[in-house]
Amino acid sequence: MRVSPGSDGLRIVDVLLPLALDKLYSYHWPHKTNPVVGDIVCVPWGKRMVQGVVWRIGGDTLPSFSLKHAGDVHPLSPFSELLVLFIDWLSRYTLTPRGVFLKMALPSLQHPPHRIPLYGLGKNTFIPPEKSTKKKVFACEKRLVGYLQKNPWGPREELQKTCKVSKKSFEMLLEKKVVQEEKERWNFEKIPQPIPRIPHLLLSEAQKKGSSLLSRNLHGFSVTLLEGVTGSGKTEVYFQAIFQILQKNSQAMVLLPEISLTKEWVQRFEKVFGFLPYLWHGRLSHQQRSHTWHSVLSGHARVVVGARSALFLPFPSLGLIVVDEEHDGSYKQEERGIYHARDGSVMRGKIHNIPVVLVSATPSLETVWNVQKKRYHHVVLKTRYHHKASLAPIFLISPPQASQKSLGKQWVSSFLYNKLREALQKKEQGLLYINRRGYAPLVLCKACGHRFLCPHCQVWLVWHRSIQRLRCHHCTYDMVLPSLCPECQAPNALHGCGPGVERIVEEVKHHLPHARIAMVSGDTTHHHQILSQMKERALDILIGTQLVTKGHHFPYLTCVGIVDGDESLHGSDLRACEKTYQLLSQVAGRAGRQHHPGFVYLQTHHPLHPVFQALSRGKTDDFVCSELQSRSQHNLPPFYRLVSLVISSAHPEKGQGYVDALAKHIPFCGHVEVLGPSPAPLWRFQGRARWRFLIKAPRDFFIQGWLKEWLLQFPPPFFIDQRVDVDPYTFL
DNA sequence: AGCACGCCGACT
DNA sequence: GTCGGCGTGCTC
Repeated sequence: MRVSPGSDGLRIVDVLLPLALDKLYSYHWPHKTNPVVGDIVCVPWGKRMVQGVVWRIGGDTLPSFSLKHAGDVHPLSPFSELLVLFIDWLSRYTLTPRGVFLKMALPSLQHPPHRIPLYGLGKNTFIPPEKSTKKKVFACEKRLVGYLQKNPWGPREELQKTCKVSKKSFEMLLEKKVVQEEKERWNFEKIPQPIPRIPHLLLSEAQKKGSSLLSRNLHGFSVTLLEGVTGSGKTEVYFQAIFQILQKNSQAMVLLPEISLTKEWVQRFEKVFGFLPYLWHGRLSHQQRSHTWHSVLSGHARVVVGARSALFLPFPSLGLIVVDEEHDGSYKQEERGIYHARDGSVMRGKIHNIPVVLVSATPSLETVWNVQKKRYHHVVLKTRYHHKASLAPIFLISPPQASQKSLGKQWVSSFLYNKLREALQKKEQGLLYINRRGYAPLVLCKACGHRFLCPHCQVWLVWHRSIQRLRCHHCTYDMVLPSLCPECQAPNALHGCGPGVERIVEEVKHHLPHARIAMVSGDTTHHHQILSQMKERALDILIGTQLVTKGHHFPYLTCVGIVDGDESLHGSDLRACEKTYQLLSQVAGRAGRQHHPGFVYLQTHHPLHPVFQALSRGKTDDFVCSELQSRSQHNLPPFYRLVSLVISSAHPEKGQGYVDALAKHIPFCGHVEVLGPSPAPLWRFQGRARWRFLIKAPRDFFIQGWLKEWLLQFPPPFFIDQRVDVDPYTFL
């Protein structure tokens, strides 16, 4: 497949570098073997050597300047041309330089060879060959192998020079020790097939039916939504699909939204397949990361389970992508390289011509809409795996009355306390959910009305009572709670408004003094221990934030209370209703997963709101219908495409000037509607002033082209940060 | 991302 | 008169 040299014998390659650049750089190809798209090469760049990837074979026209020579090539497999196509597509779609995504696909480059022990081996480690004895050569060999294991495709010519080994003996060493070993290690064909042990089953009738439906869509590209209530055993159903893909000698990739979920998932996987999947997420050590990455590239890794960044792994023979908890917001990466891993998965599947399975109990509206439009297949599991366990009914209850609140400062209603007591009497457990960290989300002075705001972000500071500090939840700002009001010096006038988890814990301790209570939130540690205590019934009541909602199975939990169902409905988020629905369904799904029926009590001021009506009646379809209708009326996603353009600057006046210039030159286009510029909802963030444009266009209009044309006229000066977010999920 | 070039403030 | 701060432009 290697391209033969041009008629003049000149070979030129265009290389993409893993830096925040979109540009390709051209080099002469001095090697005997011909270059291939995807070859990983070291190239001289400025004063340094950098690793990059051959992005295309150039050479049609010679540039006016003289080209440098490409350096060493990764001795083994180049990565697949399909990944090149995928990165090209994703960067066009997200308006992000290609190098940003290449960096995610080449994680071992976090320690580029010019930094790693190229010299760190010690300049005198290698003995000049003329003086060497056999023993010394052996030591030399050992060092070399050690180096190459750490850094398998480092710049070898330089290594050889630095080590003062003659070229011949260097090559001998390489050939003898390393290449052989590596070839064996990396040879895809020779790797023994793991033998999956699927206990057929253990599968319920519904699961069997689901997996046979799913298996029909496993040839070529397709997208299937696998939908099923919590506890219906969706995981085992897509395990069957993975099994089929493994039989075809292909690789499978499973995305999970959070690392905390992987442990349980891996255990389940091993139980079924009898071997461990490879892991991929941001918190791997450099070594683990490098190991998984190489195993993927060599084909050794048959199944990889990972967070969103696994999307960029260099699979040579990818056969299936599964996106579990498809609706989860954490699939959207919000920093340096903004992309949505679910949408990216669908496109990667399309490019590889392989099936994609989206899995969820509460699928996103985008996905549901695609099912309705017959673009995606749909497989539904309607019943829970343990047939005795039915979904817990949700009751809407009113929060404590205002008078009750001012007297006793109560946030959980007496009705809910009674239900909790009943559960505890039956030796069952309770869960209270409130998605707010800290003790109180706002502190104000009763004397003068002073509110504590973050000086960098201008948002309320949250009172963390256990440590007596005020903290900003958007940045790291943190201060001691003063005893006097800083504005009017009034003593004892500072007052915490509204509840957070800490406050609920305090209240529950007061009302149910004999209950064993624990709290889990973003500020607490050893969650794992607390959650297993809960599973083993060493606790009576668990109080927590979002952290407790995902993936955990508490067999004796029967009473779930949602302290403030309304909280996530507020705000400027167009998906607020959808998110509330998904979040609360997930919380509700914690109850009654085994033999004891569960009940969910939801405190709300708006019992007639469509979200709560749908939740309490179990009518997901009604909610989806009304929400889709309202999105369509307002020209919102999934019917329209949004782009958010946020400009920020540490110099408000200079920033304003830039924003005004942008606003004056919005190119006219009948399809595009531009809202703004207006101060962004978080108008001061980490000490920077922020403005936002919101751009709306029909989905079939290539908004990226239009945007590029506009923004290229205004390259941001250094004091301006420009952030383009195609399909935004957060509206800060 | 780095690295050097270049243009203004506090010093031997 | 220089040393050095970092703004800014380039890397095949």
